[in-house]
Amino acid sequence: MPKRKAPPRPTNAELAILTVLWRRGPSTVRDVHEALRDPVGYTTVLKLLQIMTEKGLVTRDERTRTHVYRAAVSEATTRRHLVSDLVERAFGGSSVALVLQALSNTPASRDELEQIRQLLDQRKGETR
Amino acid sequence: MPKRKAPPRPTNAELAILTVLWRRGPSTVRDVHEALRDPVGYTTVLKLLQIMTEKGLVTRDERTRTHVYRAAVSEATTRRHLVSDLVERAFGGSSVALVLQALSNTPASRDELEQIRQLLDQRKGETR
DNA sequence: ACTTGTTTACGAAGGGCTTCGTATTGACAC
DNA sequence: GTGTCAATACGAAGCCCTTCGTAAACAAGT
Repeated sequence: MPKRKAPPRPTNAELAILTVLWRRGPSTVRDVHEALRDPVGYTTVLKLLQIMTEKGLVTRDERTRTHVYRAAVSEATTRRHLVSDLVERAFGGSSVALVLQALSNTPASRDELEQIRQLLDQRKGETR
Repeated sequence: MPKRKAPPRPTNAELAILTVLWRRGPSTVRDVHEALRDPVGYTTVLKLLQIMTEKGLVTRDERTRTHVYRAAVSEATTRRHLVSDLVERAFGGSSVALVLQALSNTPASRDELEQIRQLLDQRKGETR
């Protein structure tokens, strides 16, 4: 049984496409093309989806003439990987350093702050 | 008076070099070359530093025969930009979403959690 | 069968990043 | 000056990402 290797991190353009697939669900090239924020040629989207299929980032249903693409990686795990990478590359491996940075960056609403606080409470007991 | 454009985001290899400069302070090519974690050719480091000089990421003191390089961008602002970019690309612009992701990812020590809590308290009053 | 419009397939260009080999320059000792 | 050693400068290769043009395949009508 062939064990598949984990798909690589999506590049920028690929991430934009994945985002569309995560929002819309299974989509055709045309769907994706029209949903993309910054306009790009139709065949560009097609090419990217072909490459992403090879990479294992999406799967393709070829039963119909017009192929239908699905995201093969979840938004959550992708985000997790991207965060991990950034933490490694720029924050010396410290997630907390990144958290502090992100919190300093941005205004947050009261609700959001409360959301974070809850997560914090939830992890209160952990030691390391 | 010529107004300089903001230097671009450092690439991966550039970030590794900047990290060395941030840790060591002003350094020669040789210094950087020896301090780098994953080994890479001497001239590779030299070339990168030359490019980074053009980009405005570092400055170069040529008064001595052996040039001395200094980081021209701070670690803090670089981190800020990198976080902003990731937030835009992968978190729909929501820093808080990234914070939650990062917190879920990683085990954090009690001290660290406390650190975050303090920052949270500090921003308690803010509305948006 | 032919035409028209849509879709996929393919190839290639352009640009950026990373790498390094080779050439040049400079300093210092002999 | 000549030789030697270390440093810088230059150029180019290899790879990946992004983009798109063009060709080929297909479907549906006329």
